[in-house]
Amino acid sequence: MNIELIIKDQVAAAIKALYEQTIDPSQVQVQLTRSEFEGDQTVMVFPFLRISKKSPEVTGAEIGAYLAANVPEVSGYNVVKGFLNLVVDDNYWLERLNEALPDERYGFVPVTDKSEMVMVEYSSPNTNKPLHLGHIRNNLLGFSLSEVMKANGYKVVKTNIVNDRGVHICKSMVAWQKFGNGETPETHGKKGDHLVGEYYVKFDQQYKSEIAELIAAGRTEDQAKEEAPSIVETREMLLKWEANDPEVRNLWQTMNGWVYKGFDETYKTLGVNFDKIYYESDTYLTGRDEVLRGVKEGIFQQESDSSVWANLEAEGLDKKILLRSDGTSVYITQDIGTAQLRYRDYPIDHMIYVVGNEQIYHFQVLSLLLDKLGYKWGKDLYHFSYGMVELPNGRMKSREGTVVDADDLVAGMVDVARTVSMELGKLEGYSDTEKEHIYHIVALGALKYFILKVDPKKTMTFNPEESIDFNGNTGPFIQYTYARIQSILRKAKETGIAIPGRAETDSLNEKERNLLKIISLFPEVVREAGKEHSPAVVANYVYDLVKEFNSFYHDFSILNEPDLKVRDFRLAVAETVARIIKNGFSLLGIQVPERM
RNA sequence: GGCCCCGUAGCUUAAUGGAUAGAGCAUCUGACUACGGAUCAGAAGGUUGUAGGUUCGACUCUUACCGGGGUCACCA
Repeated sequence: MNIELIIKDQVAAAIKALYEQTIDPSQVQVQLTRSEFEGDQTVMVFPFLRISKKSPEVTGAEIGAYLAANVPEVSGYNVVKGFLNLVVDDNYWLERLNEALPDERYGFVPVTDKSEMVMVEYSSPNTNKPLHLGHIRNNLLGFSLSEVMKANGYKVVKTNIVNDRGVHICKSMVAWQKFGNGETPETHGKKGDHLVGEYYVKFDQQYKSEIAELIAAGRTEDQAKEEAPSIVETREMLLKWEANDPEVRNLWQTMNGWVYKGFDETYKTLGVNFDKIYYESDTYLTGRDEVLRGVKEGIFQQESDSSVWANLEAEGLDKKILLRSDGTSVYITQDIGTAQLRYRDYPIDHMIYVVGNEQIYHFQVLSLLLDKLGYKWGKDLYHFSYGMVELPNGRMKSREGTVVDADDLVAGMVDVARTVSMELGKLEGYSDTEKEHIYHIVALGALKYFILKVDPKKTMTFNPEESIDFNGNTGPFIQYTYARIQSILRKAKETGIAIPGRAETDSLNEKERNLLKIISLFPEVVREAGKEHSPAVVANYVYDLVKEFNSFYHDFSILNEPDLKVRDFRLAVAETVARIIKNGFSLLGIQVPERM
């Protein structure tokens, strides 16, 4: 049993015995003792002063004496002001280590048939341009959150809704028709998503110059934006698309195909994946049907121009359009359709949308609309909203060319990993493919850790220079510690030293104690990450563990330790630390290298 | 303007209402024939945006203000 819970229960028992009052153990406040005081767990005595009617010091001493006498795990205590510091017996920490040692899945709750199912939607790209830094945060958070939920015993379905239809893709199509000369990814050796993105940019340039011309010819800006030939052409194409025009559909499929191939590559590089992909082109009609059903049932209102609206003023929000006057769908319509299809496909208990915080309002509305349409799960859909990624000089702007492309970024990080690694020359004797594999693991470790260690809610600054720093609180620093432990374990095996199945020791030095304390926290950290929906909790914990281990490693020898019992104990600790690094990093979607 | 989010060391950031606000980078000082130095030990750096309130105790809760961002489309 967890020491915190033991203490809470026993403090409640102490208060019952000493002051004849019953309190709920959950009201007892326990925290880790600060390192400058003696002890492991600290109980706040202030809340009990009303019960004891004595000073903080006396109350703390009385409770402390009771615990020391009655609780085997508590071997001593001291009181500083209103803080009761408890010394936890070494055997307790040793037992926690021995639970972790043989358990490959230490810290994880197993998934069973009875587990609840959670669907996580993330990524959700548009098919008119390649993925950039902002998408990277989305993908990494979505994947990591999925792993965290799995580790908390949920069945997880990772899903992606691809926004594959609409004006944006038509713009790229128009530009390609006009300027493309039949260019394909194959003919020019380009990644499909990048190629389509180039035509999206070309469209924008063309459109802008047309607007400028029209304004020069005497039109107002609004008129020019409406009448520019490119945009007229785009609208026509969208209509043809909706009317299933074979030629347009064909081009659409071809160009989207290019993009998907490019995306698949990027996803593979990032190490993210999906169990089920939905396409907006398949779901928007379902959404429209649902909205029309809502009209029939009087939930939504149709105006005289035949546009459909939801009135959410009673809920404190505004009116929201659901279908345009020409009967076509808007953004939120397809989300309704997608939700319906998903719940038809899977027995979902919880739905999590990983979408940027600029869409908080959108998901409030979606939740209400689904609820009004009679879906019992509408109310408790969870919008995992995360902050934007900014660059040191501000927000990314495609117009100013300050967008950081996902593929370029990863390639750049791999280059740095390669350079650093070659300078250190630790990978001699490895084949080039093996080396490249390790560079890739390290580069992605750096990128992922840099992004995931930050609280998802916060707007984060991405400094490309700092992100490729491999020292300090970084992914590679942690990976390095893992590789070093593996090196020790390898050496142990080579010299015929067996890794013990059970850790034994007569006494713990301070750093060993600290390590065991941190090790015992891991399962709790995983729970908290699940509850808070925050991979950052795991990242910061693993860093703490690694820091403590490195300090220990520097001060004490393991294989060279003359006392064999102590040596074996430390091997067990090292093995467990490596396991936690590996398990913790797996929750972040980060791999650990055996050497680097 | 209404509503929402964020302001912590020069920079990037951490802290279930608890003790002297914890790290990393950068800066400075030490430790290398090293169980892997991509390391470790240490120094310096803070009025937690400002002013009140609640509390034994506030970075945390609350009010007002200041600064930054988002959102209120027949865009997605």
